[in-house]
Amino acid sequence: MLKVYNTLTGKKEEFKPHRDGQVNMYVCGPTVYNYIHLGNARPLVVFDTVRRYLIHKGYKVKYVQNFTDVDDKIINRAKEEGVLPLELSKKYIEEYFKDADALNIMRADYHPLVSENISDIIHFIQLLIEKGYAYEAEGDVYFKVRKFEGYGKLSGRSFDDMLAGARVEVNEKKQDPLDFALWKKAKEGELNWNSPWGEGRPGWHIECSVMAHKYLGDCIDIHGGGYDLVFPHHENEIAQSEAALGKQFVKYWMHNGFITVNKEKMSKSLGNFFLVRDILKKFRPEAVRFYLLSTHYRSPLDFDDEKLESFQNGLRRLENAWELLDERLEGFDKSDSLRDDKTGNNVPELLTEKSLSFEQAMDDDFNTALAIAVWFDLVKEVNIFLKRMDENDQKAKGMLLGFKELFLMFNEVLGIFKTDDTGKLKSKADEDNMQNSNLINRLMEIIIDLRQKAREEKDWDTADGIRDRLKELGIILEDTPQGVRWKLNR
RNA sequence: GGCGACGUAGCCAAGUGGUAAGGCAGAGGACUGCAAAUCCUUUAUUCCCCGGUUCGAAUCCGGGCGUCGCCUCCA
Repeated sequence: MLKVYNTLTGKKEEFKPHRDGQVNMYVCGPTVYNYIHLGNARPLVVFDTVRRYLIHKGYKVKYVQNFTDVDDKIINRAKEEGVLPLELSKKYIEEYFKDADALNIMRADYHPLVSENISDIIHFIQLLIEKGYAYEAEGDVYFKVRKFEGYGKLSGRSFDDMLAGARVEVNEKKQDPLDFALWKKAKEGELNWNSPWGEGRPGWHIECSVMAHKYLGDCIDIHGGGYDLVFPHHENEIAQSEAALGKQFVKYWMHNGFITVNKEKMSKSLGNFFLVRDILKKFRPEAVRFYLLSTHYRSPLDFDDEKLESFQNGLRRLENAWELLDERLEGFDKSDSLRDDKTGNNVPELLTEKSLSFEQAMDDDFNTALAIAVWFDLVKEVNIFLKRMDENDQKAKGMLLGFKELFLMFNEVLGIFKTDDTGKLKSKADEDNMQNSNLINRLMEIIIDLRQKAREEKDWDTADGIRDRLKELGIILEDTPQGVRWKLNR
């Protein structure tokens, strides 16, 4: 049974979507005025993994992630660069996909833009005005917070609490300092659209309410985002949506914890952020994703190079086992049955057990840290099995296939490694250049042949020299009982 | 000031009443011509501190210390 921690109730709850077998998910996407940083990447990876697991559980998942392409920061940045705001956001949306693809994030079913949904937003605001939840004031439109009874239920605060913060914006036009903008009157020459209240643009919170309803209907099962969006963003979304439609907006609210640097929140205002693309210059994307999933999604995650490095090392252990499995399965006819082997292990039982443990971990509010531990347990079993198995035992090979299928299942959910159609790991070289890698393969055959001759003659200086020099080039040679293996040091 | 989270080995981290998972790093051994990979063994008598509840607590309660977050754009 899948349990999900719901910010709204502060508890883990049994997950039951509105409709059997179908899940509607909405995740707040980035404001596109810059490349994404690691803090932006965490919710992407976390909710992508949530989505993958729900699919694994057999749900049909409809997934929507917006881009905020109309916003003060975009307007200011565009002005600085001398481009149009929507040109700027278009560029960063393209760049966003490069980073997201590297991290193996599945595309959403819809990636709506604010700029393409203005008329729906205007209609929604009109509805709120008609219902008495919003009012126009000199070209702006505000939401009447005190009119909405449940205000504060997500973030757990009262009106007094909010005022006690005393950092509410001073604005003469508002009837109440807590009211927030649904529509902002455009400044001279600024990006704007026509509306019943004159030229202007939408406030930040309204876009998510409108687009969530537009693309997912009234039954939104999961709404996700960073913990810092709980208040005011998500609180305001609830107010707008429930005031307008008179029914529960979202069933499960999920929020990921922050990435920190030296234990402080990574944020643009503190200037302690690291762009995903800069991190990827030093580390493999698989390692970044692995690292982001190594801690439970609601806990803070502290970042520095040494930590990421240690995860990259750990990644190799998973990868080695995967490659060893592929190597031993080379040319194996998959039609052979999965039965007992000669090693005395009851492998099918082991596979069932690991598969169950993995699902139990993920069922418990997506405990990826535990799920990864199960994967490592499995790696150990694979290595032991590989060591003991008889090379000619076809049944044992069938067993390897069982291990491999579990690897593929774990990976499908966690999304760490990229694979080709046959389930083999996609190597960096393959991705970069297929033809070159073919040439390298043939050159390596020659080099290995020559080195083997030297080894036969016990010319260790030559043999080791070749190995050392290849290592300098980033190629690892291993002399194994099954022959010489080589791979790129990634 | 209000609200909330967290504190488990050198590092990362799971575990919310039954006697401390997993990974990285380190040590010893096996295998190897030497390595690499892998396997075996090993690394917290103890979970920030002090009290309490309990047959039993890292886990529950009270107090303290420390760190961080939200209350303002922020994933």
